[in-house]
Amino acid sequence: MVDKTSGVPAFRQVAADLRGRIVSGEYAPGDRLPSERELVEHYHVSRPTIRDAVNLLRSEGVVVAEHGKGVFVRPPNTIHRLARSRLSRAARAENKGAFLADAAAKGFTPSSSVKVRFEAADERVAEYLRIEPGAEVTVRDRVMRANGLVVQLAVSRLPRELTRGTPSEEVDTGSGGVYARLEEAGHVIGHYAEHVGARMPTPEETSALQLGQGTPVITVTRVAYRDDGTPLEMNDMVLPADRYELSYEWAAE
Amino acid sequence: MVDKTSGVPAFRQVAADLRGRIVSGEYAPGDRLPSERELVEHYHVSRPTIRDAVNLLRSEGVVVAEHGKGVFVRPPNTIHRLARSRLSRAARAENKGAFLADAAAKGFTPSSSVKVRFEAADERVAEYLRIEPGAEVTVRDRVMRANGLVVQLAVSRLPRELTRGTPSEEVDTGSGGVYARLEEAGHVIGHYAEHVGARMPTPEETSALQLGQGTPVITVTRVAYRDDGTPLEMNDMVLPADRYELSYEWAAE
DNA sequence: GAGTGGTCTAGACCACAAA
DNA sequence: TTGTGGTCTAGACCACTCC
Repeated sequence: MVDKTSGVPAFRQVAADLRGRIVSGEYAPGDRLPSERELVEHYHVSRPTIRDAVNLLRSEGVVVAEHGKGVFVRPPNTIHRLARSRLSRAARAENKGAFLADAAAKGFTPSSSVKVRFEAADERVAEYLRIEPGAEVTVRDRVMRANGLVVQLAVSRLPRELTRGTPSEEVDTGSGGVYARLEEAGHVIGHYAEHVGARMPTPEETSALQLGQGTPVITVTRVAYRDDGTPLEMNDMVLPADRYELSYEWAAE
Repeated sequence: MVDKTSGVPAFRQVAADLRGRIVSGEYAPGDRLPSERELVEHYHVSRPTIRDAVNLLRSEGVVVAEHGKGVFVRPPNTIHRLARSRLSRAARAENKGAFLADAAAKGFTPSSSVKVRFEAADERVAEYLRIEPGAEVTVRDRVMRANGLVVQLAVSRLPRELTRGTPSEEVDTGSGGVYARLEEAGHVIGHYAEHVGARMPTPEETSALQLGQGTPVITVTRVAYRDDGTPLEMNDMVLPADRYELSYEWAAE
């Protein structure tokens, strides 16, 4: 089953064979693969070599291992589609922040916990918010859950001047969230920008988001600007890539 | 150096220690880590355990291994920022497609190779283009390079009826690309949509894009719609996540 | 208790890079 | 030639799951 003369490492040959059986449907999503000991028998290689092969498939996100149970073909995830319309004033008027509005539309039971703190702006924050490095910013650290599962992390930062003495410094900002409070204070939001990237999660993110091996995170930095172009808020979001898709639309020209 | 009573696996403790030394700056970007044999000495664990630790850091994209040379702290990459303005008619008028316009603005020497073929629409394609599954589509398969390096893969699909007998079925579509040809044929583009996700690369993508271990890819499916709402083209793009950031902007409301 | 994956050892030999 | 990472073996014991 493994060609030792081909120059291709044995564990890669085993991984390629298993991958082929998965894409061909021989092992369907949710199916259990043969146990590592059975694969040792089948391919006539040692167990560490089998484990190298399985680990490769895990790092590709093709399979997931469950201790004491087996290795399973990763089932496709429910994809949350986030469209930019989630930021409309209409949604805010219905007493929902961006996340709650999205979840409610999908039949999820959303919840979120917030911590508020104050810190000095580092270089990156200063650049996005166009303030001096070291200036005080209000930081709202949020963990968002759907049906109890953590699905999103978000860190929102605003210049402290904009929030002092307002509900934006409280855990509960009230109906419509921070954006609604900003507009009440006369800071009318003119436009948004989102900067989207992806990377592998840190160990903290892996445990917080309960990510399987081989799952990247999507990073979104959203900046809200006042109608005169002044940055009001920046929001660093981290989303599990296997559960989210972002959609953007715009008119030609 | 490793606490065997803590319950935390040795290779994770080693990885955490090395990761800490990297974020603290003790090992700076580009620096070589001690060799695996040296780490064996230092941590008093076996070489496979050291390799497990290093492999964890590789899968996190923190370090890259170079055969025969050593393991190095991954240096930060040049980030290409793609803004939606890359699709403006103004750019097309200057004889540039989306990719070439972007690269030229950055001082890169861009090149791209294209293969054209025709195939039957699968379910996903049919849904995006709102055509019957099995209907014939023109497929333009592109590999884009900057300074010789592959930086982007793109597969563009259009209903065959829109391209029959036009330069869109040729390798060279002429000035302004496929979008310009569509508009000349009376298909004025009304709006665009982009659907953004991320995942781990397939082995083929890893070699084509020369991705290091622990580098995800960003996937973008762009759909161009005619002013009456009919889908004209869909474009599946695959970008190395360590070299790209996407930006979107829109007015509030 | 039996079966599963998770961790770890102490070697061996190979392929690649640089002096 | 020496040192590097890459592959592979043949075990061992542990932790978790399920019967």
